[in-house]
Amino acid sequence: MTVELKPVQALALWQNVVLETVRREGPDLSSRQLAILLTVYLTPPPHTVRGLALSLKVSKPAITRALDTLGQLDLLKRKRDEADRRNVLVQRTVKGSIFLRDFADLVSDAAGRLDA
Amino acid sequence: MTVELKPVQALALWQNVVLETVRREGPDLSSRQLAILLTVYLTPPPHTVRGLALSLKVSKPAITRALDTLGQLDLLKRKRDEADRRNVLVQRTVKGSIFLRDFADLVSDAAGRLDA
DNA sequence: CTAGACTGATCCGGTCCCGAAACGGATAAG
DNA sequence: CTTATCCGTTTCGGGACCGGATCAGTCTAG
Repeated sequence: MTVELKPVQALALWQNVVLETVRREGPDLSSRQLAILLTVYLTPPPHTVRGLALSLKVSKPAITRALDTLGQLDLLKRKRDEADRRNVLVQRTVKGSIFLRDFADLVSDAAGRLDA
Repeated sequence: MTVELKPVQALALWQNVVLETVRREGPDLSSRQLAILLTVYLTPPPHTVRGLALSLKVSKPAITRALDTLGQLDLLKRKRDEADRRNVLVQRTVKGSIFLRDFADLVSDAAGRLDA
């Protein structure tokens, strides 16, 4: 079963969700930060700085900084790869899981209210 | 007919779209800028700085600056309200319409490819 | 053991955005 | 006319982020 979403509905959905996240208090993530967060949680590990930089087509410092802020928010954490200590593995956190679950519900609900 | 979108599908959809916009070249809009753009195009006019600030729950200077950059990108334009010259009316542009149409297609296509 | 390759982090100069406060122009009230 | 109010913009100091270059630490090939 495939999901049918017409362009005009897509815009309305996006508006509802973006408007809600802008109005909400708390950390508002940049597109890059959100892209990293979603990639780490939806794509099979391992996730490294270099890999993420390549995947998002942005520079390594950009990834490092995004991991700093996402780590500070406790949405993600870093861990040295003991097998190859040059690598840093990006891992999930409980808080990050909750954040994304809530966000998923927000989008899902907005989709349900689409044409009333 | 209502749109059914389960939370896990919502996340996948968001990842596809955000990842694509991050990878793409060109202007990457902040959430606020996108929220303004969508509001102006999807909500009946008139749209004023004060009204947008109230709607998004952000300060007026934030709206002014966002309009500066969106105007520079030609996605939106300002117009003095001749009836009350204190007001600034925010209006659509051709380029903005095209931008949102393309974006809507991007989301719509991503939704169609959800569970293949 | 050493030279080179590779990883993520840091430094650097610069750009963009933030909200509070102050500002000038336009309108409304006295 | 004068004062008060409303509107959007600008100013201000400060914070976040940008990519290129560089760095220290780690691994690997000769």
